[in-house]
Amino acid sequence: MKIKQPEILPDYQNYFAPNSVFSNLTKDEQDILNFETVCQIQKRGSVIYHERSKMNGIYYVNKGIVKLYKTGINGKDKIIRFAKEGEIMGFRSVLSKEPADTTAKVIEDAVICFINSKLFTELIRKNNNFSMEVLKVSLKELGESNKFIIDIAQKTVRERLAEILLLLKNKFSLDEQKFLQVYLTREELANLVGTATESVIRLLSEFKGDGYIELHGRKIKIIKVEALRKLARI
Amino acid sequence: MKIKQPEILPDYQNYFAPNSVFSNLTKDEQDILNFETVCQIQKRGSVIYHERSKMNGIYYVNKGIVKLYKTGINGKDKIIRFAKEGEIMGFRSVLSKEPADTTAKVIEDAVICFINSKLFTELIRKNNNFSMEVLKVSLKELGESNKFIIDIAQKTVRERLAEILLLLKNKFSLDEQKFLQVYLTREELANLVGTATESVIRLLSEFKGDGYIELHGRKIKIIKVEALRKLARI
DNA sequence: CGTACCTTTGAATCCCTTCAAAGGTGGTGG
DNA sequence: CCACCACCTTTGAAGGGATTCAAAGGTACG
Repeated sequence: MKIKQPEILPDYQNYFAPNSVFSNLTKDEQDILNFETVCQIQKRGSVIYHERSKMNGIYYVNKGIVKLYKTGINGKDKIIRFAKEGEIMGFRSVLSKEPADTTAKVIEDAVICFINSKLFTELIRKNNNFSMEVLKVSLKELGESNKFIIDIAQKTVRERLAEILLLLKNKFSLDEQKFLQVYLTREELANLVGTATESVIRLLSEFKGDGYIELHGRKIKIIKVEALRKLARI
Repeated sequence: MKIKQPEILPDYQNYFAPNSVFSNLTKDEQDILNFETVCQIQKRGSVIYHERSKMNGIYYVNKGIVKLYKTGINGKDKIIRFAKEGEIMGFRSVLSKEPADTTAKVIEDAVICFINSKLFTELIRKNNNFSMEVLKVSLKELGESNKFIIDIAQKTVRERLAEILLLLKNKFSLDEQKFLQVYLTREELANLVGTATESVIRLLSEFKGDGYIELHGRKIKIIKVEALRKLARI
């Protein structure tokens, strides 16, 4: 495991979480993986790869949060998903040998690890358990994307925002004070819901008025989960 | 290969198209597959499986066209994709051991083949080339779903309808008279675009007025591809 | 401590949906 | 073979949710 500049990371035996797709590689494979993997600290705002760029490998999020988004017509972004600790990014492009279809940008200071295409595809080809794991990840994403399609096609912005708040709660949890453990700008929230920033602002303020949430800058406190669930029509 | 009632099919050596995911199974595996597979003729309107139902296997489209859709809030459907000759359906649910997340309904008289879960997962586990093929199919679908998410989030209904017409052209081709080789009701088109039936009708009529298409009942003639492409902002 | 970026609010506009009602089409059974 | 019924298509009109533009206030960070 090599650590690239600008910052040196402690020398771990294994950078990969026990619940990651890499967990059921053989001992030998894990050794090779750890040896070949290069990790790097990247701060908020740092871009890991750009939409339409050629991918030479996949990325593993050892720590932090990354947003994966597509840029649309007038430069407006749509966040497709988040990758947090333990998740991989870019495997779709690598395996289908296509350019990246999203941009990956750090939104919470992260440690990002790079695994080159050759090694990744070799592991997939040689280890059936591993390729099954990757298949499962892609099927999970597919299920989530399809779910979102019908939401955005049929629900109002209000319903979608309520649902997104609950999804964020599930993915990133609340702290003991019920604050959402991910801090997004209003614009990022809008890019997640698929609406205009102003709409998000108005609706958040409405939710707050109804006592469903509290707002402290970018920190959102989720107060009435059931009410939000009802509003989201889940 | 057993053929179930109500209709008997000719006794083929192999029901699976050369370009299907099954094409690079070993000879032995193909024999087992053909022996275990049960095919059945199903007419337009016939439902192959319902959303939320438990799946005991996957389905292969030997012939015909199937729509895969999710039903939303007020009973309104959203077509997620079509499956035509050579494509498989239901593998997401089988592999992730979850209920079906779409309903599969025949829209052009079809021959549908059933492959039980045990056999399918066994093939995946044993044959790495095969699991790689299935992985690729799921990655392709994932790419398409993500593409559609940004479209529906950012494009107008007019733009999306133009784009859908071009997608249908790519998937189902035009005949020598430039007629789209798939016949959808206005409602199905709306469920594909993600809009109201009336909106599709009004826009189709507008496209016709602009000389981009011709309408003969459900048959749509695509005249000005470039104009549609421009309209769709592709 | 200034500047760049983010957040908020107001107002106008519009694209799209919804409801309603009439006309058309196709397929099935007598 | 034709009639009937269910379903599909079309058009009009009204209403509303959401976007866009504009402008002011707030916040964070070098």
